[in-house]
Amino acid sequence: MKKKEAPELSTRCRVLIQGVRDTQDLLNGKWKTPIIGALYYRGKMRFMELRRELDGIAPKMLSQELKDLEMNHLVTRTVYNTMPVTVEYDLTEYGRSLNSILDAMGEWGIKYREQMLKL
Amino acid sequence: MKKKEAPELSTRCRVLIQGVRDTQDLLNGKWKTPIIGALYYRGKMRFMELRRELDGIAPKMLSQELKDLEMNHLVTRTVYNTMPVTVEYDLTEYGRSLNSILDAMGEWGIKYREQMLKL
DNA sequence: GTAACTAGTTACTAAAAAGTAACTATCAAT
DNA sequence: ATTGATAGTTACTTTTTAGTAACTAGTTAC
Repeated sequence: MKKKEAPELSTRCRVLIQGVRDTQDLLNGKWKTPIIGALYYRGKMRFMELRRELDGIAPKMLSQELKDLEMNHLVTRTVYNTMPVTVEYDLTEYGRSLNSILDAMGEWGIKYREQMLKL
Repeated sequence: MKKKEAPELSTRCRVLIQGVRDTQDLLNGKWKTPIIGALYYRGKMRFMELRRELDGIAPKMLSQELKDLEMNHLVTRTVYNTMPVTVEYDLTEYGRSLNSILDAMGEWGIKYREQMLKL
């Protein structure tokens, strides 16, 4: 008996799914999105400002996540030669270009939550 | 000396960031996006079809992730009273409505990867 | 009766992510 | 000299996530 096979996943689809994975990897972890969000909505911030903004984050985590974001070219770190030193973090062009995705995810999540509360 | 304070994050922004977190939570883990992708691009599939499609997934993980997606109303599970039993998984309306987000993430990820290779 | 297919489950292990607490170095003010 | 701020680091523990391997229960084919 012949089976009705589902069509194979096209290369295009595989590439798209890989793109999704890449994007997710950049944003993974508990703190990356809130960090990017804070920088997006409030503009460049210093380490301690971010710490205060992101309620409950340990300095270790903040430092680690910022390094990660910097390595992935989503955030820049600028040291100013003031006394005491000032370190400012800001989004790069890439980081800023995530906004449409984050907006879409945010809107979807809000709608989803509303729907779930209705059930 | 007065400090120039960054403006506070508006409630709207906080809600959006929460929405992003909600959406991320639904999609978190290594396998959720590939599962949704497979169901989106190939249509409803059986357990073993999914296993074969998602290279390397252990039955435990597949079962766990499908349960998770089902609990979150993104996927339906239908048992057909055939011999032997057939179990089909499909996306719900909600699951399908993720496609615009996944597309956006996919496209962004593809562009990002291209740019990174140029550096 | 034994091998194989379906759709899973169970117990255990390994690896990754996150959190805790204490600490460093530099400077400034009291 | 002590307190307090900035911007982190280090060692250690806990928690979460993922993977391995073996197993179950029902059915079919040989």
